[in-house]
Amino acid sequence: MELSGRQETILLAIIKTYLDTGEPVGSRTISKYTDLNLSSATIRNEMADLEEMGYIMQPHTSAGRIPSDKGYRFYVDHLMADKEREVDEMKEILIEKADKMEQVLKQIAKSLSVNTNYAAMISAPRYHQNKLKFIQLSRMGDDQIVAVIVVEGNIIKNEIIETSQFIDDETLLKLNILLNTNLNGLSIEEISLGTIQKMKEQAGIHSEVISDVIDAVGQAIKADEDLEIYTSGANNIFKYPELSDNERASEIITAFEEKKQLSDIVYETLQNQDEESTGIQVYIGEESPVQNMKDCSVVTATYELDEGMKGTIGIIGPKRMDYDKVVKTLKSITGQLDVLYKKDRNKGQKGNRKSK
Amino acid sequence: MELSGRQETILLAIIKTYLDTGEPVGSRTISKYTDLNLSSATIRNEMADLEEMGYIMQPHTSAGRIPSDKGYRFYVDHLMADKEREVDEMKEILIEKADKMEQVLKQIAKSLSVNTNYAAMISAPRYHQNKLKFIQLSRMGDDQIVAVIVVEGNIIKNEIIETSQFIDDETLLKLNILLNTNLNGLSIEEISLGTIQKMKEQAGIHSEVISDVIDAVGQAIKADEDLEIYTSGANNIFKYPELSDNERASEIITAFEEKKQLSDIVYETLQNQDEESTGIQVYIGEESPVQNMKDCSVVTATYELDEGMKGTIGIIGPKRMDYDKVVKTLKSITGQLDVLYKKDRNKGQKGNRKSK
DNA sequence: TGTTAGCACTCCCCTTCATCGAGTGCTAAT
DNA sequence: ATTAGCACTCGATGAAGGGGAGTGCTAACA
Repeated sequence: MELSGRQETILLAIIKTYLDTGEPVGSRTISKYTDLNLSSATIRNEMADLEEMGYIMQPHTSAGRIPSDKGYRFYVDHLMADKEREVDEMKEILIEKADKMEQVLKQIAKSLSVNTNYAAMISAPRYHQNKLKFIQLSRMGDDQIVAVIVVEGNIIKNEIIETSQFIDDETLLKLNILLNTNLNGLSIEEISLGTIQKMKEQAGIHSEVISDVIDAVGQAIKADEDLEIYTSGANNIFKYPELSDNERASEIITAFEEKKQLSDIVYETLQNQDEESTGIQVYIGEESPVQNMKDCSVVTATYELDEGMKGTIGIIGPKRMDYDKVVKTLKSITGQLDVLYKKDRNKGQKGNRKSK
Repeated sequence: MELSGRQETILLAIIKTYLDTGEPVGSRTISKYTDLNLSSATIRNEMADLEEMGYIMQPHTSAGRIPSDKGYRFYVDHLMADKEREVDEMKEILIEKADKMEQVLKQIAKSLSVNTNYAAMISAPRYHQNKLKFIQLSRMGDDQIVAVIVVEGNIIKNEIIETSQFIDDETLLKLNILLNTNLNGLSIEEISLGTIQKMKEQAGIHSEVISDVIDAVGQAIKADEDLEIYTSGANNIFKYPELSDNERASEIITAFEEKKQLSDIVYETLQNQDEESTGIQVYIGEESPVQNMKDCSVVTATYELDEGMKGTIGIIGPKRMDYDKVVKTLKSITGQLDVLYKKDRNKGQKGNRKSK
């Protein structure tokens, strides 16, 4: 069942008004608001139809209408087709040199939440598909070895390995060469148990110790970095009465504190992303990947730093979120991120990242 | 003005009851509750006195009494003198081997919040007063050097240094020796600009590059690790009506999200700690180090891993917090941490920490 | 002199009730 | 197809009133 042009206009008018006020919208309001000069009665008739079709609903009889999830969905899809305009308010914030990735991400989250008045999250880029760039074992004391592993994108992992017996310098040097020749240039996924096994054989079955060390290195490489997620503006939810009753607020805050649920969003987003072209996804109410946010809308954008590192930005707010603004803001920010990152890369990255 | 024994008993009874119920306590309740068999009228008289002295107050005429900050303070001070009993419920959780410090801390925060039903925070130990254990520069490509710095307690910092020109292996080796002989065993505070300058001179004024590298290392060492703070159970505040109205909740949540304020608490705590013997501090209402928590109480404990690394644990809840339980829980946990850490150390630390 | 019973009083909270107004659905006229 | 009009619904608002918990004070009692 298609919407007529007029129904569309009315629906849009209802949603926009509701986004502003957060209160049910009546027919009279619309009849005054819209360009098509119609009486409230006519609007009422159309509204009845729209309700029947599931785009809007009444909180109770004889109240105005509010958009249903389906209504928002229509609005968003409709909006997405729109040409995008520029939003460059936050350029300065990003360009302000922040030489540590962590700082940049925190700043982005912060500026997003401040700008939009919604809660914001951003995940640090995942680098699993990245290549090993450098491995080094160094002895630190008699029975400890420090392993340093650098991945493309200059992300560093560390591991302190306890050795059951002393390993002399020469052996260590050999090990270093062995590790680098075998592993350099491989992506983390490409390194299998077989690779590890092969190295052990090449090392000769000198001793338990060597084998242990190689295993430890392998583990350190594989060690699943848990997704770093930065958030900001969770308190913004208190600006929206429909989210700030005790129960709901508690749920949302919990989600923000135990990053677990947020990372679910990230995974979900990255998964869906391949099928989408735009890079922006909107989850409305029940569509949300996580249960705790079923009364919210979540808008996500994927950003990609050009070494194949992908991360996700998310905005969480009430269903009556200003989708238009949020989408534009996200588009702008991912753009900025691209620029920033490229500049950074050419200039050489002074900063470094969290290692594991 | 001293409290009579009976007044004390009554005050304690009022506070305890209020902790339970969260509602103003009337004279009749107390007259039934307490051992000293007194009529409500007598209690009323005493209550009037207690109110005059500022230990309790009435939300409004003809309501029961609630403790004032001063009242809580009395309760807490009184309590502190108490002998401590054991609380060992959370032993298991801690003993569950979690070999990464970060994991342990998160777990502690979690178990604290679950156990107490308040919000919990824990700061990772600061290691400023710790000694450098190991420094290593390695070349990674033509114009990049990786600096690895290990501090006692096996905390690792990394820095990638961009060099304006190639540094050959021999020079690098010399630099490594130079750095280690000069800096090893020094604590971070002890390393001054003078130390750096001295090294530069020893290196000979070979070139800009060397000097740059030394500077970069110096910076990396000094780089102020911002206090890592883990939190859990912020949502618990919603269990207490007096904290969960919009404004208050928003303030508290903000404090929890922007760790800034929490780290203020940590600093304040560590500062005050020297003067205290018990290691446990209680901030009631307005006493709180941070403004956002003026309606809460904050109980902190300092834990010390035996290399001089200190961290802070904090419980944040309503003023009618179960101080008794919280204090005991904190005492127990710091004890556990001690045990855990010592065991960990002897066994060798498998895990490693965030590097910078 | 300390304790207690009794009583009038205060003030919050809850329920009830009536009113108001925004908004609806329906019908009949245009 | 549109609109004016009207009866109706239902939440929100506020006033009124009863109930109850608790107080302060006074007078009696041990």
